Amino acid sequence: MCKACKGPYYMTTAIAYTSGKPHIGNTYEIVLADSIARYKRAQGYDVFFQTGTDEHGQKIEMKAQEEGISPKEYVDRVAGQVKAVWDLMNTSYDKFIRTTDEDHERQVQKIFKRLFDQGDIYKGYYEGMYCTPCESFFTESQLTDGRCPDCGREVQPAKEEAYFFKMSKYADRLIKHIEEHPEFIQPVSRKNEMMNNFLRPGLQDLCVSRTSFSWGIPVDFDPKHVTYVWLDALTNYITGIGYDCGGENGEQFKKLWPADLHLIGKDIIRFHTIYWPIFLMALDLPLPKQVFGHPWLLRGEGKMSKSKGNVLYADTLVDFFGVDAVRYFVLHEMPFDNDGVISWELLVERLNSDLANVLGNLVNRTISMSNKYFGGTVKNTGAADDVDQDLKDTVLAAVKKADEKMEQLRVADAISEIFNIFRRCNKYIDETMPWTLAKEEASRERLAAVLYNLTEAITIGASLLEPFMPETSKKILSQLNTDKRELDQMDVFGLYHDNGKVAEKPEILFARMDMKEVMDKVEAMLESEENKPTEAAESREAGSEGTKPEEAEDAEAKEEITYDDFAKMQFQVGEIIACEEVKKSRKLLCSQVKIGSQVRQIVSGIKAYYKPEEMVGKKVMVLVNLAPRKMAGVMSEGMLLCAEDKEGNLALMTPEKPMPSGAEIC
RNA sequence: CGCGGGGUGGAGCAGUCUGGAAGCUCGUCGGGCUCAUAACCCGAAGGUCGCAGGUUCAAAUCCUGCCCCCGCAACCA
Repeated sequence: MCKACKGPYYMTTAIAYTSGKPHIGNTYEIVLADSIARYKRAQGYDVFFQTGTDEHGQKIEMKAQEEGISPKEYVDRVAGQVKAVWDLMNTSYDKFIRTTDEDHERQVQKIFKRLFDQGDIYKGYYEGMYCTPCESFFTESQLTDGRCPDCGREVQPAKEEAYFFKMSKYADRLIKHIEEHPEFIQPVSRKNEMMNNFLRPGLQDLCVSRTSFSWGIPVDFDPKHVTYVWLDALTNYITGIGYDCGGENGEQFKKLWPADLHLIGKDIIRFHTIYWPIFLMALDLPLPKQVFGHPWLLRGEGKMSKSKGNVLYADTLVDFFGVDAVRYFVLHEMPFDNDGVISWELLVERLNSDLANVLGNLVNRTISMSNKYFGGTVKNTGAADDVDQDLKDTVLAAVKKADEKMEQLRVADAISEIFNIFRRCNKYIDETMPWTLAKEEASRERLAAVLYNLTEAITIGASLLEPFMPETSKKILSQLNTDKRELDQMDVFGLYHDNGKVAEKPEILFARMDMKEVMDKVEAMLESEENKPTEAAESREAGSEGTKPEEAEDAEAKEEITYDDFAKMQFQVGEIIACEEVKKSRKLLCSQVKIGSQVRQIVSGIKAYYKPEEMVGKKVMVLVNLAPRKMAGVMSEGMLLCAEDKEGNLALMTPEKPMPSGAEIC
């Protein structure tokens, strides 16, 4: 197909934050983007599809530190995982940018300098309530009961030197742009949200540098600052294609900018439709044509009790169902502007009913009949009947409808239109009853025509499927021994070559799966995962019995306190009378603790070290007068005290002689 | 008043912007067919469209109030 016919089409996904392996929700975005990219290519656009990773920030610095490796080592590993998942999903991105790429970093520094020089960025102070242990700033509204939302400790008003971007300067221009370009923000419902909540009330200046951590792109003229998040991340869309702040833009940039589509999650619409356009205005660059904030893929409430709280990963799902089935599921199950649901049950259901029954079985039975009745040869005898017309109409209409849906980025709907072809084909088989035609020599011509029509319809359907399920599309076409039909040839029914020969034996495209078997497998998998930390705890217990020499450890010294400080804390002996896992959490156990005459519910992060049943009956040391706090949705009224070593191993504190529940510890 | 999403036959959703006969897929029940992966085709049952008011000739759809779920955030107390 002529590459330049329709001109360039530049599209991007958000870059994935490298704080951990991407889950199925993140994976959805790249698959969605891929299906759009492939469709645009099929339409004849010269597509450039960019994705990548966002690799700076405090969180990554901390994670790396926890693991005792450098931030760069950490992000190298995670970026590799991200790329591996993207590749596993068979996505056809053209460029994978990393914000740690040298040329990106250099451009960000230049951009920062230029915006500072022209007065859009100024130095000021970031003011707020500061929690020293957490090293974090919070606004008044973020505090819980006037305390740090993270650790519950007191916060102090503080200020930190920081650079700010003057957002308000460009607000009017942006408002005008958004109003004049209704297609800019998709879905449209998001537009009002942006206008009413942020633009109209007046934009606050955006903090674009931090001094509280160092894993970031340094501000070259003030090196104790690093560039903060958005100026670093958003600019990937231009640096990735050869933007040069000094005016020496690459050919690719000249060809591709402005982008045709930024595909992002709905949570970051604000940054892409307000801050990003304003940065671009400041750089005197045109704005992207469209920003689409897709909804989220959420876990269903699913009855799989044990799995609740566990995240689904693409590679796990692919192991069970295969790449195209997972692609089909996420694309089909995700509506245009509402969140979609994913669960094992739904996956099995879709696989069985849509992929195995409707599509797979159709291909199978059609090829079987061609072999059975005509030795695999598909002849266009032209013996027409009235019922043929409806089949042809349905097929050709589906092509158009799918195209309209794709134009609106309604990918799920486009897929449904394509599947209508296959559904219609199944019906057509029942209407024409080839097995009856086969009994009479006189209806042989007609029988051939029926199979030809089916083969042709499936060829078109399979070709349309390529952007969404590339492997399946290829498999079907190869079994029909034909090439992919191009979009611009799909206004005609009947191009399948006369006397074409289909595969001798149809290959099963999607095998049906037994729901119960799948669920059993899932349970087994989850259990083995859950047992890992417990096993580790057991081996630790075993190992602690004298085999290893104990090493002494020093703890970091805290400031000296008075007796009064100490006396504020009330410790008592508590007896654990019941204990269970907190379902939604990875680390938490919820215990009922008898302290004297009362019973308290206390949540502790010790799931990896104690099983609920072994907790019961233990006498433990409890900090009783700690303010209650909700964790993972469960209220906790106190704290069980543990000793903790350098590796984070925990041991509950218990009285060394029998003591009654409620006994005070002092 | 943290932000956001949602409540439509048993399940998952569309329809709500631009009021005008309640639709799709799955499941259930009944029937058909046998080319095919126990699949495919036809038919049926099943809904006070969360609740209560209001506007209207007409409300799932617009307005007001309320109830309930969920996501984000938070998970070493």
